[in-house]
Amino acid sequence: MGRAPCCDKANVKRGPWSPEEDMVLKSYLQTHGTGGNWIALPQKAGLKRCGKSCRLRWLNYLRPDIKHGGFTGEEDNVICTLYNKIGSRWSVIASQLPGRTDNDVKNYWNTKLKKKMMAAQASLSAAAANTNLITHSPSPSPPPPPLVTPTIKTETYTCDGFLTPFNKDASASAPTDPSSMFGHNASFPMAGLVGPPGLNGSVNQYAVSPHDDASTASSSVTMENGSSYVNWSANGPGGDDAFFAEFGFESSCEFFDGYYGYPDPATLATMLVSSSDTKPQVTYS
DNA sequence: AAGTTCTTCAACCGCTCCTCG
DNA sequence: GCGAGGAGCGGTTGAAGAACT
Repeated sequence: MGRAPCCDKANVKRGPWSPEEDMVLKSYLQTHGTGGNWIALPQKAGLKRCGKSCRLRWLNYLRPDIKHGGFTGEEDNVICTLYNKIGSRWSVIASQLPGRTDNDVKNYWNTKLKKKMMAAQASLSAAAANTNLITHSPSPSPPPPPLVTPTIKTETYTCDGFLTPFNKDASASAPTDPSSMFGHNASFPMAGLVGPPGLNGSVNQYAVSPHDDASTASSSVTMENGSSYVNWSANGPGGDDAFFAEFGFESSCEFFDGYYGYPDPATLATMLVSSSDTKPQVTYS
């Protein structure tokens, strides 16, 4: 014997909600609240709907604080980071994104972000086969032509927003706000990233826009060995994922997922280099 | 212009979790 | 401690519109 259905399916309306139904539900909830019982709500409100359907409609669409429209790059990062950490616990992920629902996040992941990550994974496989400087995993197939051509240049730049190498503090707690990873960095040696022997390095990701929009973020990986100093960087939309893919990560999210142990911003601030410096830099042309 | 395929996302389904008697 | 029932969650579906041929 199966479980009793939550409502009489023969006498409830299904499918898309009409504007009139929306108005009735919204008006009822704003006046009376849920009363702690969604199952009984539709009857009280005069709706021929299942209580679960009413709940879903309210939570996913009618709630006043719902944010409709495209996801920002920063939200992408939060979703990727948390997905890598906890998997498809959409309600938990959505709770970190004000105004977003679990359904929204789930749909967005399934239709867009998942593909984006798969594309990044594909590109990393190709890229990993083509770099003899840094490799993540050996490729069984012959290396295809390089996707990017590194050129070495010497450039003077200030260290404003650029962090010096430091040692990861494994005892530090994870930031409560995942978006706060912007402006932070982490250092080698790091799991999953195999660098040239004898090199120490740092990784830095920061947003250049006033709104920490990851779509316009810059990322860089810096390695140094005495006087030798090499820097990889990526800028602009899509730059981050392709950039981290070069190092064997599916995305910047995957990278930072493993580095929630880095120090708090105040500690990082003390590590900022205040003076300008001149160092050889590798960029992608 | 018409037909087909792809993409998006609201909504449903069925399960587990939680609370209460 | 147990069972019933509601709440909440994640997977899946399908309609509608967009993009492509």
